[in-house]
Amino acid sequence: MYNIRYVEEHIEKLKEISEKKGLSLDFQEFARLNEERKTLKGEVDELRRQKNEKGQKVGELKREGKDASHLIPELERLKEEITTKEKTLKQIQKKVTDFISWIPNRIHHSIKDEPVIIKESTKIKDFPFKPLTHIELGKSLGILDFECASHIAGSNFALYKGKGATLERALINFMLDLHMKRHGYTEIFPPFLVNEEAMFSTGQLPKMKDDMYITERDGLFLNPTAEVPLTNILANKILSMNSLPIKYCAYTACFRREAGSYGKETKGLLRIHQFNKVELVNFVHPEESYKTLEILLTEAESVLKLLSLPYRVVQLPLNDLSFASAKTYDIEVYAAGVDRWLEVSSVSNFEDFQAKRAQIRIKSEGETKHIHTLNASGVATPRLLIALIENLQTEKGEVEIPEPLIPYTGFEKID
RNA sequence: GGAGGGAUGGCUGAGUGGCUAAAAGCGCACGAUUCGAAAUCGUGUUUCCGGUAUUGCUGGAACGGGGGUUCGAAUCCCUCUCCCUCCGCCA
Repeated sequence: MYNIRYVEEHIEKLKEISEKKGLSLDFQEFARLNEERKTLKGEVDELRRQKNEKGQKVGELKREGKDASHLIPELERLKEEITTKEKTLKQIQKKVTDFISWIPNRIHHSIKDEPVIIKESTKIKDFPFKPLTHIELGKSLGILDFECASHIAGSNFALYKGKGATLERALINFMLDLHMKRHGYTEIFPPFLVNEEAMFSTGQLPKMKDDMYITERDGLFLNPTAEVPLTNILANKILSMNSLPIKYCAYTACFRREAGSYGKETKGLLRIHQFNKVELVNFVHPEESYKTLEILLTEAESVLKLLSLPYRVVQLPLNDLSFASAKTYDIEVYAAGVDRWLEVSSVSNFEDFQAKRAQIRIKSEGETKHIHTLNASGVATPRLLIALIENLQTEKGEVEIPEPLIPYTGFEKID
């Protein structure tokens, strides 16, 4: 969320960023409204000044035991005029701040027009047979039942069963332990439902509203990512310099309507309305954030490394960059059955964008300033599970559980 | 769901109608002292908006959110949110 004066002084620059991120915002209209706002603000302030001055006089006269009634009509008139003008001013002010809330975050200078593959891990292993998809394996092994899920909830929901459900749970616990014990995260178990303010702070609102599930009675949002509750833990706080960095990780179920997506992109576990994800959020000093971004990337990557899954890291191009992000790496895992690279993690630096919306600050050398926030999926399970069962399937149609996961599953293969 | 108590600056906490942007303490910043530090002393220390000008002056607004009473509200009334206590219900 930009400061109004900053917007006023950087219209061209912000217009350019908005366009690059695919938003056509009417900055001319903004400039017009803002001028109107300033004029009206001046008028209202002047009327208030007069009113305060006269009101004070009434007080003085009354204290001296004198009559002040001759001043009242003028005060009534001023009051009325202020009320009217202020109502208009408030409307304009709201329009202006609404407009500003739609301006996306700035873009880091390293961002290119095309995706850049930063690194590619182990090569994809050759199968001596045609690997099956997770949908086929899920059915034959009895561990995934999409038909059943759609009867209970609707299309594009998943139901995990037996060893499938256990494997899902094992993955979550494995990842949480990894980040907590090896990467120094504080584990959090937050609410899955969040309020509108929280959604606004992290930048999901206003832009992504159509993609959210909202509860009817209370107007609460089903969180689309643990980034929302985690980042909001520190909303409206002023932190001391030495409390940074703060690293929170959490598992939550994530809920997304995925409005507008359909077809084979959504088959099986590829894109579902409810999924599980372990999320990492970092709160850092502004000067540290790009260094932290690289660390976060390696922390997220380590999940795939430990499970020996083939993956690559892509630096997102301009037109894929999200509303709130200044720079993002995607981690994609290869899945042999569907023969595709699947996004399992987004690693982003939001710089001070979310911190400004959420008012997360530090006091440093007597001055308060906004910190930087970053997050990474560490990682999302549906596609991780796809990669796992598709890449580790045997010719007999069984799935071998990788070594580090066995203590969590309690079994070595799914058959 | 019912009854009561509460929400004030980075923190603790005073303040029941104008003299309060807000006491006091803590913290923090700068300076003095010191070889240096601690202690001590001094000064400063909320944010946003407008005007003017530039590191200042000036006007307005904000004491959980919204509304009301009043010439005038941190202070009185209503309402919402959150926290605490008690009762009820419940996994």
